[in-house]
Amino acid sequence: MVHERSHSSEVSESRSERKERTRQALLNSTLELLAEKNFSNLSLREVTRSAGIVPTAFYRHFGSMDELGMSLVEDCTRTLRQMIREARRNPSADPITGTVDTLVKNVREHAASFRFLVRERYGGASSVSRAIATTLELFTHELTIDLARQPALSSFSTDDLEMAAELMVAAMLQTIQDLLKPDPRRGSEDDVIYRAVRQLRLIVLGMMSWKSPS
Amino acid sequence: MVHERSHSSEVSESRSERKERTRQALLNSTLELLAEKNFSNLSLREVTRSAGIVPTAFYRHFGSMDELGMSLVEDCTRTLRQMIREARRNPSADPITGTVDTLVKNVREHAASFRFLVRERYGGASSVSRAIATTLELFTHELTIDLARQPALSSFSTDDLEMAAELMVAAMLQTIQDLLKPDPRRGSEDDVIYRAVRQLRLIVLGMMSWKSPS
DNA sequence: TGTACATCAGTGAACGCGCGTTCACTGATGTAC
DNA sequence: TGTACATCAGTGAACGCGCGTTCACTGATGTAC
Repeated sequence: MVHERSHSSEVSESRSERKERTRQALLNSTLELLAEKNFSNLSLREVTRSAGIVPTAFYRHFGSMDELGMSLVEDCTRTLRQMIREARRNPSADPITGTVDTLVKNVREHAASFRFLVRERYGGASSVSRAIATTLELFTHELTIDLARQPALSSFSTDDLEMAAELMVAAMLQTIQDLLKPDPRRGSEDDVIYRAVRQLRLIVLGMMSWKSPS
Repeated sequence: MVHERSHSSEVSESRSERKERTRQALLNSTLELLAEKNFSNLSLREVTRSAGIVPTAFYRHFGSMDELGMSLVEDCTRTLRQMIREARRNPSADPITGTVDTLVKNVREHAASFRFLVRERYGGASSVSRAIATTLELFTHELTIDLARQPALSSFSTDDLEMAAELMVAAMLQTIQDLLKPDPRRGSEDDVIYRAVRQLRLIVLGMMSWKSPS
């Protein structure tokens, strides 16, 4: 970090603005580095190198790599929660294609965040994976509530609705994985989207018959 | 490793038997250590320490930790393939509860192996996660074939059958996760099993209505 | 307004540590005669 | 059968390296008067 006075026409940042910018650089660098490797394999020195500061300056922003990890989880789960809210806010004519569209759009826009969530969901530190699990439970819970509102599903017990919501979330998580890793064996992006839509439709069809074939 | 002549009534092992025993000790130690952390965070020295040999002796068995990792993947995916064969071999009256029972039994018996597969499926090295993905594709493929044999599903395209098989595999993977990590929020083992059965039933119900409500 | 002092993000040298890997070795096991 | 030699799993010292963390520091920014 060069300490220079405002040059040309720029207005100089305040100290706290500079600090915040460095903090964001650390978080962004970490997220980029996570495309290549695990969070737990990432060293403090790699992160600071990539962010353009000296290793010791790291401690001006985070007490440890774990602390940075928790901030990252917070940011990424916020992204996920925003997506959930976005999906709920726009009830389209066809809720299934609407939901999948929102999913695809958000995964495209925040690929690194979703990659982080998916990667660290299991492999990572327990605090990180617990935080991710909690947000996914929130997702399932919201979805359960949405399902409960459907008049056609009034015969469902809460437990059964939750079970179905979990299945939907599992399908969407698989879709996120497929969107993130362009694997020729898993087909093109269009294939992935089409598969996701059919899987959700299949689940909905199953729910229509659930306990109802009197 | 103490080099001692056969003592008491034991018959001394041959050199190759000793070597194989050490190799297995390395693999087993690694699998145990993986309950605590990632494979990529595991050091060669930790593994040899836990197996009771000196670090340099490691190279008598594997060229690198990566090579040991691939052996581990081979062993664990073999376990998974055996489970698949076991499930296919015993077609019970109710295929769903039969499959879930086989799954639960195998996860109980080979918990460390399944934990490894689940943990390294994404977080890990690309060679490891690719090998796991391939075995899971095999699983899906076998299941697709089983579904294709059902007369009731004759109207399904191969693509649709595969889509449904993937959904079933996703549900079973989620079940494996839940069985491995006893999370009070996810309910008791019985709850997990009951949920898995209902999810598979829901999918089957969906398939019954698929394209058929003429 | 200018001056004197406090704050604090970032610096750079230094540290001890566990790591992967090399190397020459040891001594029990295996083999040829 | 016994003897002489080869094999090779495991040893232990040593190496250079990147790591996290400490410390005293610098100098621009912020604040009080």
